[in-house]
Amino acid sequence: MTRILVVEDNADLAYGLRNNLEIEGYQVDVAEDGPEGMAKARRNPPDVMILDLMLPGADGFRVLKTLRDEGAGFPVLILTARGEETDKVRGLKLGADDYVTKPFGVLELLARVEALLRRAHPGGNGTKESREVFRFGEVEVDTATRTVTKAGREVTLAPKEYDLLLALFKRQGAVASRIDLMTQVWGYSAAVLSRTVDTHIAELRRKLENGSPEPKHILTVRKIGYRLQS
Amino acid sequence: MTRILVVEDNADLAYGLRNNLEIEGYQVDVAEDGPEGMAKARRNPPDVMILDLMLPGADGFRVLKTLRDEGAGFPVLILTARGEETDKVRGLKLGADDYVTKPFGVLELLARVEALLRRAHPGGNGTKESREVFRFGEVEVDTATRTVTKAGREVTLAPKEYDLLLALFKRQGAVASRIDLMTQVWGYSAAVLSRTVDTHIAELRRKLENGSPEPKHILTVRKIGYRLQS
DNA sequence: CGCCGTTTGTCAGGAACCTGTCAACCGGGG
DNA sequence: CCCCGGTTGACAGGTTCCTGACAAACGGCG
Repeated sequence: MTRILVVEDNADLAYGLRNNLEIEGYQVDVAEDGPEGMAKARRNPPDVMILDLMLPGADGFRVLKTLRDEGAGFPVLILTARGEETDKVRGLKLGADDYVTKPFGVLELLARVEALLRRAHPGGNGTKESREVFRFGEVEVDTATRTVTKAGREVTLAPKEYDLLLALFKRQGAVASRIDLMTQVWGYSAAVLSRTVDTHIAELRRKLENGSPEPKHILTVRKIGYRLQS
Repeated sequence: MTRILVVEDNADLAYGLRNNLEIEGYQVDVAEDGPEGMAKARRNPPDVMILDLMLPGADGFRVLKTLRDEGAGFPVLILTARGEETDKVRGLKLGADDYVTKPFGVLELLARVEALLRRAHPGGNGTKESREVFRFGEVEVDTATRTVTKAGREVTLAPKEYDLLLALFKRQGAVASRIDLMTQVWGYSAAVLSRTVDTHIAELRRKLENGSPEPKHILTVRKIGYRLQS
């Protein structure tokens, strides 16, 4: 089984990540600071390491550099704060393989992790199985290119909109509560009493259902949430 | 076996929860206040924790925060009073995974618990086995989509109507008293002197039995309540 | 068989609730 | 500086819920 080491001091975030990664079938280990992260990585090298650059004690840079100097070869995905351009650069120079800026959607992170794994283990059937196309009505979604078309014509979705659509699809038609959608698309500890989910749903309907007052595919389930009807 | 820890100071409610959860096949442990809840959660981490936010002594918030800070990863479902909007937000921000507002129907709670377990233990066949369909006469109920069809044609039920139908179904044909239905669907244990249950039954009959004066499936048991005949 | 108290069915109105929609705001990036 | 995506709260419209009053049905009993 694929193992992922998350080095993240924020307990909430770490919890959310573990949750979502485990749902995807990964075995997850969490370290709360730099030293612990290094120790765990040495004792039992993971397939992928997710590393927050802002850590108490030894910071993420040092962890990364030290491990690479020791010859650790697993791919490392770093988490940076928004706008810390230099962090990304420095991280990549020190041997990180990719980066995600906070705050980020879980689906985005998962996509990156999968990409890293595919790169690292090209032996299997890497790129092939990840090219998945699904459709409903006259809408077609290509997960490889993150492209959506309606009746053959391309529709541009904002990142959150795309992620939300994907989250709905993953339910295979079953209802998804707002909280489920929140944790899947937005990640951790999201307050669900705002109209955030609904607003994005409305946008999806506008773009994919002609804004019809009676959507045929993106359906409301009163008191619960939404579901996608193929 | 799946273990659930209920932290609830109201003895009646705690007893009711234990009862219902045990019927569903869970192993239940109850703590009557915050400290006891924390102790039990530490000694023996449950698969799901149900936590009342209004507790004597250390309140639920502190319990939740402390456990999360210690790295506890099990899903937590919080119980909040109606209208305490801020409680929900705070709870979710502290790492709760879902919330239910009091008063709540047992069925609703059970559904939430199952959802949490499904998220946490994706090992099995997550979404698949939850797709359950039952039928009686020409009516078909799909619990995954919360969809009801009669003779192939979709019938839209209001949330309470759907819940009530589900409660009847779970009795497997045995009678359910009005009080039973009340506590299962509405969460009130109060004596039933209003026509609430009857009204909803009438609506179900109208939608699913053509409003016939002689229902064939949703039957009245005089002096007791109702039962569902497949 | 008819009476009577009790139980259930039905109905309608208003309260409470939920979702769709919008406009304002915020922060980042060009 | 403006634009864009994302988020939020306010608001409106519609739905759903609940309740109490009344009618109908039932069952026991004289």
